[in-house]
Amino acid sequence: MSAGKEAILRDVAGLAGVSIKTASRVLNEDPRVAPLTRAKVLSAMSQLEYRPDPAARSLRAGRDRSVGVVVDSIGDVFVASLVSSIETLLADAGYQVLMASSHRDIDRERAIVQDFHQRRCAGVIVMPSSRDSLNDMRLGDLPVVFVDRKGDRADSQSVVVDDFELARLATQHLIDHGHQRIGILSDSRTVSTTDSRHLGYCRAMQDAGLAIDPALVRDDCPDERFVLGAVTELFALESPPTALISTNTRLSLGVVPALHLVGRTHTGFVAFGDFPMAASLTPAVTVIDHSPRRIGGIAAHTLLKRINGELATGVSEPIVVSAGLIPRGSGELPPCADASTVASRSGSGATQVFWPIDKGVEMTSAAITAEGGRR
Amino acid sequence: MSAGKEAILRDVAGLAGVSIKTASRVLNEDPRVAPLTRAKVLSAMSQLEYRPDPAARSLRAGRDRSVGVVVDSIGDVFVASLVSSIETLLADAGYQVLMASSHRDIDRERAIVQDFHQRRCAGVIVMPSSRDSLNDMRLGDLPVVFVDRKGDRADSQSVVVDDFELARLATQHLIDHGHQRIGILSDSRTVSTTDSRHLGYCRAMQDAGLAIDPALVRDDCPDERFVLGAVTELFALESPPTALISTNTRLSLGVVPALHLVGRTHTGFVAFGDFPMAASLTPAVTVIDHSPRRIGGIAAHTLLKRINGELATGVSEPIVVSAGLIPRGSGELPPCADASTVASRSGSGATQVFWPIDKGVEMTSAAITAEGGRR
DNA sequence: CTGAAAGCGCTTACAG
DNA sequence: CTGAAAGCGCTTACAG
Repeated sequence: MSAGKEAILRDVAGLAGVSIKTASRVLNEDPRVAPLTRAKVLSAMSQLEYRPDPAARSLRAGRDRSVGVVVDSIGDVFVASLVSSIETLLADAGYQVLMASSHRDIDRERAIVQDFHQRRCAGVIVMPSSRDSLNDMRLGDLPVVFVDRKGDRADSQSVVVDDFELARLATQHLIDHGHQRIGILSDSRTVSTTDSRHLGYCRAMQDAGLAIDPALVRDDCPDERFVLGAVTELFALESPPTALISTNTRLSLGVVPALHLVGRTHTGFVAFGDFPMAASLTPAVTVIDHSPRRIGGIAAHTLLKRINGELATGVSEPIVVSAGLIPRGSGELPPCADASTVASRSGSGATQVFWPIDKGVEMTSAAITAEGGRR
Repeated sequence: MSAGKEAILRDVAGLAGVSIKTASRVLNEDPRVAPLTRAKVLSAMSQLEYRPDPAARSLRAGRDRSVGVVVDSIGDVFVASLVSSIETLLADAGYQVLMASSHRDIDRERAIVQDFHQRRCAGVIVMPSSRDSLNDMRLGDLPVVFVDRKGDRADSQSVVVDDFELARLATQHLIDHGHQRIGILSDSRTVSTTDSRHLGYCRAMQDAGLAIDPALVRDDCPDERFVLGAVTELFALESPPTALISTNTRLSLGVVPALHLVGRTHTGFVAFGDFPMAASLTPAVTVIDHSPRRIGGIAAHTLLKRINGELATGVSEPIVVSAGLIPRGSGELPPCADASTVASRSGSGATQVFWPIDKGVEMTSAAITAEGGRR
């Protein structure tokens, strides 16, 4: 019995001298078991190195101690950090994590979620490719938490940052430092998050009485490979931008090399999303700290509460995670239209001021509300 | 039947007018089914939107279409990229990915692998915390592929880079540029990969007739938070290093800010592992391109072959993935003991030469053998 | 080429 | 507090 094969519950029950059902009760921490009986069963379990079979439990019980996570791409630094904090919390709670990348393909996203449902995941955390991507799917009572982007699905919960407000803040920051011609680089505005960031940008410009030049609005950069072309074109304009905003980390990772390549490191720049080395570049990069660890942690926490039925189902407002701007240098550069001043402006790394991440200007949650200032 | 509930195989069989077993045969692509019968079953399946139950299949068949992946931490940029390529390949092959971080805790690592085995994963890919971490585990015939670090487990396969040779290359590169006092920063040498890199460093130093100063060898940096202290101490030495090597990406992400902070950006530096922005820093960072995407892809490919029985089991030499040095600036700086020359040395970002990743000096696989030059 | 039976290892009602 | 029966949805031998 204990020789080569894995022990099953029947073996445990046999050794403990109880019925299989009683052994099952101990396994499931059912309180209606006599202390002595429980002790005998537990002893048998450890003696046989018994491990329950997840497939059998899941088949019979109709639920599995696993959670499915769907993201754009796990290779993205922002996403990796997000998933890391989700995994830490869920693992601590005893859940196994199933991970899949949708590559922002809605059919793939839906197929993945369907599979997670089929696998009886206790819940799913989804970075949706669009806010209605899962709306019409029949998933029973599967708890769904959307992360980083809002999802509309009934009975779901979204955990986001205030994209509108943060984009407004980033734009305002550049305006405060004297910029008037501010370019923005993003992926498609069909992504709700991206659209909100554009709206925040527009609001700040309008509030400052600045015209929005369509030539400076580039929402045609699906990923970093498109950035160099866009940046080059921007600086080829008769009246080029003196500052740029990038609306996600991937694009930021394209903007920095592009500015270096075209010799425009004196351009004002605020990046959405912090990234490794941002503080060590020349100039150091001012970012909106989008805190993936915090967003992921809150999403995991929220899902666990849903799974445990501790959260009222029904309509729920998005949870808005606080975030803020970390000034590091690039966002505080004054306007400078003349590229000839490059060498003198971009100082050596050694003299650059270093801003630890923790010193970021934190916005309080109170300062940003769910739909803050959007209407 | 098709109203609210999910269809099961019995429903499909009923609608098609065949036995449940025949429906099962169609599902499993058993060729011994008459074409007409198969067509009827397939039609019923799509009509009912039938989806097989993974738990039931797994329970009865004894295997699941999933693969477990265990890594140090999914939040690490190197790891994220590695996992991303693994996931892409496995998803294309129809496998679901279970992902867990061991945080280099051997007990956690073993518990995770045990759970994957219990879940009947078709195979596991493991970044082992030590080469013998899984040696004594009874995992039946579970295919195991180790990635990035060698594992000793019988019947397993390791996919690695030639750490010894690459570290020798990095050190030699600095020596070629005139450095004699070369510091090395790493995590613990109990990690086999780390130890091999130290050995490669020593070999290059010895081959060049240079003394190895124990004060310049810092294997006490578990992660990036320890780097600033170590770097500060190194430069406080009476005879400080003129160049540094960091043995992994996490540490590199600490070294760059540290060098900037202490005003030593003129220090020669070669980083193990490429990272975002390496090319845009001042100076741009010379790296050993450790290609996580390629390593992950080969690991996934190898595992799939094992799963499909296309690979002879038994003793197998590690697969050594080619990698090379990408010169970008920091590794080509001449020795410079005097910090006062900093400002003139570290040029502006605008004049920095930019080396696209693809232009890296690729070493051919032939040039690096499994245990290349180690004996 | 097709089917009736048994069972994978558990948990769910239902009794006592 | 404990147990005997049934069954979750499939696939595995075993027949025909």
